[in-house]
Amino acid sequence: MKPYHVDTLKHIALRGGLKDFVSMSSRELGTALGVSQQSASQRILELQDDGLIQRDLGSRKQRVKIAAKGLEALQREYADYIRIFEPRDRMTITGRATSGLGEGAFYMRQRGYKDQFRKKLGYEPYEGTLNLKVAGSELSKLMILLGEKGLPIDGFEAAGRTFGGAKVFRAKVKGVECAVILPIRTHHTDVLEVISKDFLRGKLGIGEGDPVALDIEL
Amino acid sequence: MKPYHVDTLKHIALRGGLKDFVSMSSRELGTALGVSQQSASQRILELQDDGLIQRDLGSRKQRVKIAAKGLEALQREYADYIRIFEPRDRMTITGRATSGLGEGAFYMRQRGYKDQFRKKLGYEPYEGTLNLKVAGSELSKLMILLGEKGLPIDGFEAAGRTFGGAKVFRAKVKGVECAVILPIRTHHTDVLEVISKDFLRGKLGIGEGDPVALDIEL
DNA sequence: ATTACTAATCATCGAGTAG
DNA sequence: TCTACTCGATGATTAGTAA
Repeated sequence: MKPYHVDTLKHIALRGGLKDFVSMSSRELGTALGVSQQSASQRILELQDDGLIQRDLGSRKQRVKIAAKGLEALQREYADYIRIFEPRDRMTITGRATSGLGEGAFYMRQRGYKDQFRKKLGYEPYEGTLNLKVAGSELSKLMILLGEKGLPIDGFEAAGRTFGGAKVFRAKVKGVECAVILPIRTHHTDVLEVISKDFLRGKLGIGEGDPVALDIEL
Repeated sequence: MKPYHVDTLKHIALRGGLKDFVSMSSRELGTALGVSQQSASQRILELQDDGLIQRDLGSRKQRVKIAAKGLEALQREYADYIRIFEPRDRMTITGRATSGLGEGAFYMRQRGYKDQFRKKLGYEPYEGTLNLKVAGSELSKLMILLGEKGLPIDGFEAAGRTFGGAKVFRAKVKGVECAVILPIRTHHTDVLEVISKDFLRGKLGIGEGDPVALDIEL
């Protein structure tokens, strides 16, 4: 992604392009960005090609809307500024419990991970994860998490395949000690994986779709 | 200011460059920004020349710190993202009453302004302004105000000089109707000028240095 | 190991203009 | 009016290298 694309997205967002298609001529955008109509036109084309915006090119004015990928880029940027201007040592993220595909459990069974968890967290987690789907304004907070260091979990090789690195953050759900684990090579995700010594769903009586507030230590 | 300078400032801020000098080699910065050491070096020089950062170039690693002008640029950017992700129709800014130089009163006496105020606000303001000095985290909110449209006040010419355009926002102090006026050609400022039908300082018993909370309508 | 100069490369921009 | 092409000018980046 080109460096100035975030800036372009920002201006579209300021005009309401997050919620809906907004009418925005290349000249308008160019003026707002301090560039020519031609450059603005090209930027819009590039944003579209990169899947950052959707475009509705009518016969008159084009209309643009920020796509999911573009929203994510903006949230990332916003998260950086929150980290700069509102530094905190704890943060609460709320999500809804969602049943994973059992992938979490597979990873948690790997010795390469288990050993590191015992060393960094002081316990070997239950072989299964509580997945929390994060939505709406809570996503900005997730972006903050992505930008933080956390406790590093190294990647390794086993059984002929490679297991990527990750980072964990100590956290609490309803007073119970747990941790969030995030892959380093993070594709766009809106799901938090929570691990704990115990089987959280059972211990806390969390059902599918229940809202869960996670108090995370940064 | 070059477009990529904000991004460079952001990375310095993320490393703590807002509070103190932080050790930051051009290679480190380059890696963080995804550019070469040479480019990072040049960017730092440009930021310094533009007065956006201070630099302490020791014999080994240089140390950088974000200057007032750089902080302002970051706050402006942050304000944009707040407007995008936390839209509000009202906002409270707190400042401390400060005695202006009587400049406010001079401008308020101009017919060109008075007539417009009567038309847009419904009253002719008292010939004098309550100045509020804004500091700390409240400055980010001021930046939000700078980005908003407000009610436009046109510039004009009178007595052989030109009076610049401005924008006003309806507001309330302690329940009393008032308005904030901001020049369009805004130099870096941390002072809000509040106008009202009445002599606010007297009516509300506001003394020099008193904290005043302003509830602004966006 | 630094920072930063110069020169060559490459990306970006906008004027002109077509559709 | 609008979008968006080509292409020459401008500006940014990097490799090489000095200090």
